[in-house]
Amino acid sequence: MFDAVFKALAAPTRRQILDVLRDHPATTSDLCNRFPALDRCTVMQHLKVLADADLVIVQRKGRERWNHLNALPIKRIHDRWIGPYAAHAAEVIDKLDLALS
Amino acid sequence: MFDAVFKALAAPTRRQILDVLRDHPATTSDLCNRFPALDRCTVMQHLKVLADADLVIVQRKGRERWNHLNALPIKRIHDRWIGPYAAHAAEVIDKLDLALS
DNA sequence: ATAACATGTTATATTTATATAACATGTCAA
DNA sequence: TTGACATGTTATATAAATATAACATGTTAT
Repeated sequence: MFDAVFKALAAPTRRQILDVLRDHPATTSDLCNRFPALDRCTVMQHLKVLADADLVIVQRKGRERWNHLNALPIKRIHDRWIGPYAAHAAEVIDKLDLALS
Repeated sequence: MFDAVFKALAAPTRRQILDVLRDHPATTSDLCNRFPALDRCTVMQHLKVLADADLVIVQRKGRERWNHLNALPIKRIHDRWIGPYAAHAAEVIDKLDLALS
């Protein structure tokens, strides 16, 4: 269910792309300028992975392709997946506190 | 910084292992019984990735190896990484509400 | 002591992800 | 309309993740 999103977030380059898009949408060549170490094809492949995970929404405008961040899948993981783990961490810390007192 | 954790969470099998460990610690053979489709070596490799990301803490007891969940790295991602994205999602929704009213 | 058990180690096959190269299409602006 | 630009497509090389196999060590219970 969250698999595509987790996989998309696994690569540091893709998280960096999301960081850039959080500030404002960007065209693909904007992104290529931001990541001069990467080939344009590499950037596009990463964008495809992000778009497949619905983390990036693409809007074509003339000859430009505007890439927009969609943070909802991340919020969804936050709401439905992380909760129980955060609770587990809190529980362990509580037990530790209790043991120390 | 969070890279090892994100990478560790990327594989569905590893997330399933964490789900099991959230209920209670388990020995490696417990886990192998829970995942009969996987070879024991595969389970151990996944545990190594999880342990390297500090998501699993290993405690040796005699001939058994007890694997404990450590949810703190997940809580850390929650606290320091997800926040800005959740804010972005909320902001977009607010703008949408405003546009509709 | 010894057989069954639980785990550890090393090597390797298979699959998947990452990064480029080469070429193609569509768009804008002078 | 034509040259520069932005993007798309297909193929391929390289690196990394995933899954097993074969063998080894240490531990427990009888």
